Amino acid sequence: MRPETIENYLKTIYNLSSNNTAVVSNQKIADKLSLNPATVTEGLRKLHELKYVVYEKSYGSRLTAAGSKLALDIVRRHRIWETYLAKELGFGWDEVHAIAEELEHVNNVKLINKLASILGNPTYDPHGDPIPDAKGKIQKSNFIKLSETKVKGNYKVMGVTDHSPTFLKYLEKHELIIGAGINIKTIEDFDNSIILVCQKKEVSISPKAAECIIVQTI
Amino acid sequence: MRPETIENYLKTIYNLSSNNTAVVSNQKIADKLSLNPATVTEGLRKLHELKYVVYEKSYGSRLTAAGSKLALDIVRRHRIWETYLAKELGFGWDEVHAIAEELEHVNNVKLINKLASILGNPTYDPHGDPIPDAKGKIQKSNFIKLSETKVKGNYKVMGVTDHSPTFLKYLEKHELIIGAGINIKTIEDFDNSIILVCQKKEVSISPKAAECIIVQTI
DNA sequence: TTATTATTTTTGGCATACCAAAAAGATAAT
DNA sequence: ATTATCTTTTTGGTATGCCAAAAATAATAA
Ligand SMILES: [Mn+2]
Ligand SMILES: [Mn+2]
Ligand SMILES: [Mn+2]
Ligand SMILES: [Mn+2]
Repeated sequence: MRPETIENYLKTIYNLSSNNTAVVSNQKIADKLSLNPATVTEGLRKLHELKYVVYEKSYGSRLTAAGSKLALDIVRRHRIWETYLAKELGFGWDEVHAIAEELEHVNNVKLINKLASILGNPTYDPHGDPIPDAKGKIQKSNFIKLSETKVKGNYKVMGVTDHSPTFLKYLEKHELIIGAGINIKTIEDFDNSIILVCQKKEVSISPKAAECIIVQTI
Repeated sequence: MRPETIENYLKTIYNLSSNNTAVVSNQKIADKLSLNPATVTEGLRKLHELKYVVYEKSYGSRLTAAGSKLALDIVRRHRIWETYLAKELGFGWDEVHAIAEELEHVNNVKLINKLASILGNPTYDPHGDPIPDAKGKIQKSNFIKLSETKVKGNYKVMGVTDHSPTFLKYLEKHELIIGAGINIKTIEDFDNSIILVCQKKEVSISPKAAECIIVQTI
C-alpha cells in the first residue's frame, strides 16, 4: 500500500473512533474518504495484514498500537500545518484544512517539530482539535456539543467537528468563533433550533449545526 | 497520469534542457527519475498526447508552451520552498532539496505567493538557481562553470549544479559557499585539478567537482 | 562500410488502487 | 418469525505506473 493511502485510512479511522476505542464501520470510512465500500473492505484487509488495524469482518475495525502511533503522527502533522497556515501565513480557518490535507503527507519530523516550536508547541488547532505532541501524547478534554447544552446556560465555543468552508464561513458570519461566549436563551419547540446570544446578538442555530459546535460550560 | 507524475517529468525535462530549447534524451530522464527507460518511453508518449511535450521517437523531447508553463510553476514551488526552509526554518542548503522534492507537489498559488512575499520575492534559491516569478518569468544569467575558468582569474561562487548533501557538505567544509570569492592559482598538469584560494585557504578541486560549481568573473 | 556498442522501443507482465454489480450477512420492522 | 432494508463482502474488471527481456534503431569505431 502507498504511504499516502495508509495514512488516509489510519487518520480517518482515528478521527471516526474519537475516544480511540470505539469500532468504526466500513461505511463511515467509505463516506469520509469518498471511496466505494468494496474498496474499503479491501483496504482494511490489507491494513489488518500490515498489523495497523484489527479488522473483524462484518463487525468493524479499530487501530492497533502501531496503527494508533502512525495515526497520531499524521494527525499531528495535519493540525500543526493548519495552525501554522493560520497563525504564521495568514490563512482563514476555513482555508487551512484543504491545504493541510496535502501537506500532512510530507513526512519530516524535523520540519514538523520546527513549525511546532515556532508556534510555541500549540495544543489546539484552529478548529479547537487537540494537537498530539512529538511523542503522540494528546490532550483529553470533556467538552460537549452545543446540541447537548441546557437552556439558560453560559458556554464558551471550544471547537467544531465540521471543517467545511461553508460551515466555517457561516459560523464566522454570526461571530461564533473559537473563544466566543454564548448564552442559551431557549429552544424552539417546532424544529428544536437553539436560540442563543453571542456577541450581544441573538442567533438561531439549527439542530444540525448545533451537532457540529463544541462548547464548554463557564 | 497522476499530477505528481506529470510534474516530475516536466520539471526534469526543464532542468535537463537548461536553455529550454535543447532536446532531452530518454536516458537522461530515466537517470534523473530513477526509472526504467521503457517507463520513460511510455511516459513521454502520454505527455505528448497531453500536449505538454513534443516527443519525436528515437530523437528526443522538448516542452511545449503549456508544458513549459507547468514546468516553470513547479520549479518555482520547489525553489521557493527550498528558500523558505533555509531562510525561515533554519535548514541547511544540503537538507532543503529532499524536503522541497515533496512540498513542491502541493499546488496552492496563494500559499507559494505568501511564502515568496515573506521572503521578499527572492530571485535565487539556496543553490544559486533562479526562481521564476508568479508569471513564470525567470532571471537569465551568464555564469560559467568553475571548470571553464582561466588561471589567475578572480571569481565569485554563484551556484551549484549538484544538490546532493554529500557534495554540498564537501563544499561547505572548504567554505566554498555562495558568494565566496575565489582566486584561481593554477591547474594541476597531472589530473587537471584546479588549485584555488578561497577564504585565504588553498583548496584543490577535482575536475568532477569543478563541473558542478557555478561562478562569475569579478 | 561493416561491425560493435549504446539507446530506444516493443512486448508481456506485475502491483496497486480503485469501481460496479451480484451475493451474502446483519439489523430492524412488522 | 418473517420480511424488508441496510451493510458488507465477493467477484470480475479497469486504469495507472512501473519493470525485465527481447527486438529495433541509432551512433560509434574499426
Ligand atoms: Mn483539518
Ligand atoms: Mn483542524
Ligand atoms: Mn532542489
Ligand atoms: Mn535548489
